[in-house]
Amino acid sequence: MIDHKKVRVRFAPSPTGPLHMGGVRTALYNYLFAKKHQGDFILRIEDTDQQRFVAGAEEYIIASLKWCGILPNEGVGFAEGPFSPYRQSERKDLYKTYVETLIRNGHAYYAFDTASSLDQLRKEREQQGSSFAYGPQNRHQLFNSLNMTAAEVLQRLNEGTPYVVRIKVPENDLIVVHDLIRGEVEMHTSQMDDKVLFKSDGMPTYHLANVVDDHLMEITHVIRGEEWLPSAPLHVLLYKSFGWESTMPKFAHLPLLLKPDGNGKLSKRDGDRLGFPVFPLNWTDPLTGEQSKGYKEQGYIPEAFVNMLAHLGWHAADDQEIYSMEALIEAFSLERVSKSGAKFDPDKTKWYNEVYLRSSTDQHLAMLFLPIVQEQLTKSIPSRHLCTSAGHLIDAESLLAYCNKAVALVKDKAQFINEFWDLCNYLFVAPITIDTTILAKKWKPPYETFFIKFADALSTLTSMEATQAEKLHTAIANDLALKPGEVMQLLRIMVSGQGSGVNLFEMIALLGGKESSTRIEQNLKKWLQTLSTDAAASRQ
RNA sequence: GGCCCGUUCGUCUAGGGGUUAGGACGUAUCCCUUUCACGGAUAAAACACGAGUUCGAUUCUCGUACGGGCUACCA
Repeated sequence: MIDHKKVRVRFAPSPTGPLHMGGVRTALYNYLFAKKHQGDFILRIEDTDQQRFVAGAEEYIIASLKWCGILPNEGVGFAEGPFSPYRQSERKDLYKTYVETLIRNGHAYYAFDTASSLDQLRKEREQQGSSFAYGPQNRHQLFNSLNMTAAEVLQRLNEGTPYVVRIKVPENDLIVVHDLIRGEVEMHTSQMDDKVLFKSDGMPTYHLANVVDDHLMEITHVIRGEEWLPSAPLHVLLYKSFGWESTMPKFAHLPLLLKPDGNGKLSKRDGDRLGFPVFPLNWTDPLTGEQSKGYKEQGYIPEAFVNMLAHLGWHAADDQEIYSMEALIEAFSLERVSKSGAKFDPDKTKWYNEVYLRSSTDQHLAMLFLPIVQEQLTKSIPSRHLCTSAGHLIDAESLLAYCNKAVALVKDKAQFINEFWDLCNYLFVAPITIDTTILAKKWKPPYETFFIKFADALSTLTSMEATQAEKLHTAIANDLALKPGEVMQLLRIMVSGQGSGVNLFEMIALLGGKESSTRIEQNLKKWLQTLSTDAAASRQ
């Protein structure tokens, strides 16, 4: 059977908290599949549980998808398409009419059992070492419309007795779910129970709302997490009961994301414990005030995050690891999604970011680095060379140009933009302390002359290339019968305070002759003072 | 417990009846190098186990073990 229908898929989270990275991956696979087949990708908010609703969660989901570049064609927070509304709480009345149809056709029934009576039954069965399931075996002994006359049912309904609606699972049938990833999954109806479809608060359960909406919104493929596989037969049964079998969507159940160590599903706790984000964006719980870190704020590049996520459970036939969103769309197929759960690897995630960082343009990185620099500069004593003569910080435009050059020097040394400042703050602010441990180890008296001469030569240069600084360095060293290499690390300390860092001569060129020579003179003086006081101390 | 799904290096995975079982992350060593990196090279590292089918099984079948999920008027 060839399907000519336009592909339409959906991501349907419930706003019960921040969107987990596993959820982002589900959204991503839906998005990739839709784009691959020139289809539509829909965001539907499944807010049928009033108890678990969390303020801000919906906005968080939308913002997360936007940051990742996973953009729905229709849905809450995006374009309102022809199937509006996309928030289930706003579709409340709809579900009731559908559930009534089911009751009329004998596929569902009213149940008046109280939650506590069912709890009691569960407890009793548990103590006996078995379990309780509301279904074909016992539904004729329970408090529901199957065991009442129509008049009795009507009376209770009119009296306002709280009720739920349950599906009436057939007693002897085999339900087959055709899963695009797992093949045929069979379940006998004797293993299923009469799940609640409609709650006493007037809201549908996930099962009902999901099937009704997917049908109404003309969804062709349901791509969701593996935790839904056990209830997939129930959903198939619902499609059958509604008479929608011919247009039933195809199913694909994605493998779960697992903890990096140990066993089990990846959870927020693991991130806290092992020190990596589990959420795309920072999140503060509105009730507890508890904070969770996000990939964005930790300095991850969204493309790297998406690339990593795509490979947690999917892989193309080749050995390629780096895929842009366009390349992912091109290469993606549900058939190549793996069946087994994937343990999340924080190290590989960092590596992905490193790769994307290195391939980013200096311009782009400078834009991201600029606000960090501005914040740091206002915190610390302004660096002389980044001030105007009046003592104000240089303007943002010039600072951006400077960042551009700085970024070019550090980007190969970092995995994250957040590390840039620690790695090269001496390019912006003169060092307060210098590494005297290395100086003490390598210092020889003749070096003093070298530094004086070098600083002197630099002070006259307004602008220079790195090669110029290097030639100058070599020439002066040679004049003093020194090997250029032996003073290099010491020179680095005189300029940056540290024994390691960005390319030495590029650094000097960027700082400029005047700033470099000033730093050398001051730090040399500081060092010589340290030497003499140490000498005085040891003489006593 | 019951039901469902799964199992290739430590991790993500490619492969698939006959292969030196491939790649990536991580790890180790070496090269490059003023430092730290980048880069380059090399190495160690896997088919859960037991039967069956077969000339031959990591690949197919069954079982066992192990792992995961579900088992709410949560999604």
